[in-house]
Amino acid sequence: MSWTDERVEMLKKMWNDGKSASQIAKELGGVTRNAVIGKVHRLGLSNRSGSPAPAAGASAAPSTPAAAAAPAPQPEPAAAEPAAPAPEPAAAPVAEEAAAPEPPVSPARRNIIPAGQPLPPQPSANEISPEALAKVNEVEKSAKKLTLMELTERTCKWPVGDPATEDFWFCGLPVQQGKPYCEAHVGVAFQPMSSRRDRRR
DNA sequence: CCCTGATTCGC
DNA sequence: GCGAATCAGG
Repeated sequence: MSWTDERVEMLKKMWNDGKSASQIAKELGGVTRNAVIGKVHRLGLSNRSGSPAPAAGASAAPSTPAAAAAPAPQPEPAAAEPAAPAPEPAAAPVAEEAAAPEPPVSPARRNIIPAGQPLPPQPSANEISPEALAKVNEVEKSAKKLTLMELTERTCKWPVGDPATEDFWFCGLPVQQGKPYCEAHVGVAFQPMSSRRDRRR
């Protein structure tokens, strides 16, 4: 397959849409993610230009310039040194904790997370088939316990625990084809409407 | 191990 | 121009 105008347009669209190279490759078909990345670079749109302005202190670290080609005579006297004061807009909710002897829940965290009304579906209170629940309880013991960042298309995204505490993680077991959850959690996530009918408010 | 994008370089 | 191989990282 070759990069027809049509395909290039799709590529541009999806790339600026935030799709990953592998996703794009999959949807375009006939190309690998390497091909997509290569094309993206050749097109000069490696920088996903658009609206979302990435945070300053993000992952812009070169780290691999290796080449001794110390370039750029610096035509632009301005905006050259990224070494800003780095005021760190909003401190990351998760970071340090080493010096915390025994406080169960950091007070800071309490402020950051405004108590969730919209807590994700918990297997706790509901009318789910007992067997399915048992299954889930079993599975949760062998869960991968992934963080949000570690989730992929193939990891079960079932949340466990309270997001406001340290005791929160995602199942992370292999998902059931197509579904966002593993087999066990699919069982409690997708119930037939029959079993959830009379929940008279 | 799964994934991400970046770069190199023979074709 | 193309993209596999490789790299660097999460």
